[in-house]
Amino acid sequence: MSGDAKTNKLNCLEDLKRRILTEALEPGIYLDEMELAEEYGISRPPLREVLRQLAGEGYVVLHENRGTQVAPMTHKTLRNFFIVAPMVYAAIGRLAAQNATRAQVMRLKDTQLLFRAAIRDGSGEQRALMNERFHSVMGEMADNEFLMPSLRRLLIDHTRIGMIFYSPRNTEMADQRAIAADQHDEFIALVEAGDADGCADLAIAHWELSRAQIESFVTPASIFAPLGRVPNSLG
Amino acid sequence: MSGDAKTNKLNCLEDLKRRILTEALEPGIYLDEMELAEEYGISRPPLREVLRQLAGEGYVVLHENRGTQVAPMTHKTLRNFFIVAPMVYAAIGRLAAQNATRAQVMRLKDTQLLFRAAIRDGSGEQRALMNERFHSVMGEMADNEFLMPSLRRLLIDHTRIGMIFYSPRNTEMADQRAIAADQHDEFIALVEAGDADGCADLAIAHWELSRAQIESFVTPASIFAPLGRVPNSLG
DNA sequence: CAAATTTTCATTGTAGACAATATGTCTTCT
DNA sequence: AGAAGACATATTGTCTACAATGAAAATTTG
Repeated sequence: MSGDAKTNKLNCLEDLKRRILTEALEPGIYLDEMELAEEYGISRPPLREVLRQLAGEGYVVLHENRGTQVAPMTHKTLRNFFIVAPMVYAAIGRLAAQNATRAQVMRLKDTQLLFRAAIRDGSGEQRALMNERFHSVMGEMADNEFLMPSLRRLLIDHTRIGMIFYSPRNTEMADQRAIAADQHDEFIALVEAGDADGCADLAIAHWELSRAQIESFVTPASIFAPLGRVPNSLG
Repeated sequence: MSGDAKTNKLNCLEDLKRRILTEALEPGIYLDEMELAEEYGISRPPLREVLRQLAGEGYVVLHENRGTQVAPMTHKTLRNFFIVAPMVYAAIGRLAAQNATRAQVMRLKDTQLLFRAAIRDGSGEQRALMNERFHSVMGEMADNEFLMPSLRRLLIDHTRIGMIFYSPRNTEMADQRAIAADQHDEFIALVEAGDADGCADLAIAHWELSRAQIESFVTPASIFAPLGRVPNSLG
C-alpha cells in the first residue's frame, strides 16, 4: 500500500477502533495478524504493537498463542454497564464543566455539528462515532487521568450497544435521537457557563434517555395471541 | 539469560510493574529499550509489546520517536487522585461484597497474611506491593470490566504515593498501618458476609485514613522560630 | 566570539526470516 | 466403529538486521 509506515500504523490503530466501535468487526471474532498487516501496509511486529495497545484500552482481548479477539459482549456486559455508567458519566459532566478550556469547547461544538449532520443523513455508523467523539471530548475536558480509563471503556460498549439496535426509520427512536442532540447542545451551554451541578444533572438525564432506549429494545412489547389448537387429524 | 523467551517476557512485564510501583523506576524517567531487552533476556520487538501494554494500563507514557517514559506525577496528580479515589473505592467495595467468589476470598486472605508480614518486617516495598495486590483482588471480586480500568490506574499512583513518604520508624505512621491492616481484616469479614453497604462504608473509612496520612505528609507541622537579626557589622 | 548550520551518532521504528505452539485431520489400533 | 495418538498445517511468537528519526556536538560563518 502507499503512504509511509508511520502514517499506516496510525491509520491502522484508528481504523481498527472504528471497525470495532461500529461492529464492522463483531464482538468475539478473532483477528488474523497476517491479513490485517497486509491490509494496512505494515509488517506484523508493528501490527502486534497496535493490537497490544488496543488490548490495553479494552477494544480487544489477547489470548496467548491463540490470537487476538475483539472484546466479547457477555451476558454480564449490559448489567455491569448499567451499574457503572451513570456514576462515571455524572462525574465526567461535573468535572468537564469545572475544567474545560476554550479550545476544547470549540472541538465539542465542531463534533456536535457533525453529530447532527449524521442524524439528518441517517448514517448509523457516523452517528455512533460522532456521539462517541462528543463524550470523549467531554472526558478530555474533565482532565482527570484516573477517571478517563473507565470512561473510555464505557464508551466502547456504549457505542457498540447503540449500533446493535439502531434503526433509522423507527419514529420513536428518531425522536429520542433528536432529544439526545438537544441535550448535547445543553451540555455545551452548561460547560461554557461552568455550571458543574447542572452538567452533572444533565449527564444523568442523558443517561436515563439512553438507558430507556436500551431497555425498550431489550424488553420489547409482548405479543398476545391465542394458543394454536392441535390439528384434528392428529387428535 | 536463561529461561525460555515466553517466561522472560512475562517476567519482564511483572517486574517492570513492580519497579514502577515501588518507584525503583522513578516517575518521569525515560526507559532504554536495548538495555531493558538485554536485562530481561528478550529482543526489542517483544519488549516493545510489553511497553505498549504498560502504556495501555497507565504505567508508562509513549512518546513517538522519543522513547517510553514512566508515567510522571504532575502538580495535578494528587488533586485528581483525591477527587476520584473515594468514589471508585466505595463502588468497588460494594460490588466486591456482592460478587466475590470463594476462591477470591481465599486469595484475599492469603494476600492479607503477606501484607501483615510485610508490616512486621518493616519492608516498605513489600508492604506497598501487598497492599496493591489486596485492593487489586478486591477489584477482581467486583467483577466489573467498566470500573476496573480506573481502579487499576488509581492503584498505580496510590502505591507510588505511599512509597514516597513511607517511614518505618515513625510511630504515628506505624499506628496508621496497624489500623489499615485491621480494616483489611474487616473487609474480608464483610465480603464473606456479603454486606455491601458495610463494605462501601468501610472503603470510605479506609480511604479517609489514607487521605489523612497523605495530607499530614504534604502539609506537615510548621516551625515557629524568631527571625534572625542582621549582623551589626553590616548595619 | 556568538549564532547558525551541518554532521554525527545514539536510539527508536520496521521488515523479513525463523522457531514454537495449537488446532485439525488422518491413520491406526482395540 | 469409535477413540486415541501422531502427523501436517496454519498461525502466533521471536530474533537479527536494516532504515529513519531526533538530539547533540562540531564546524563554519557573520
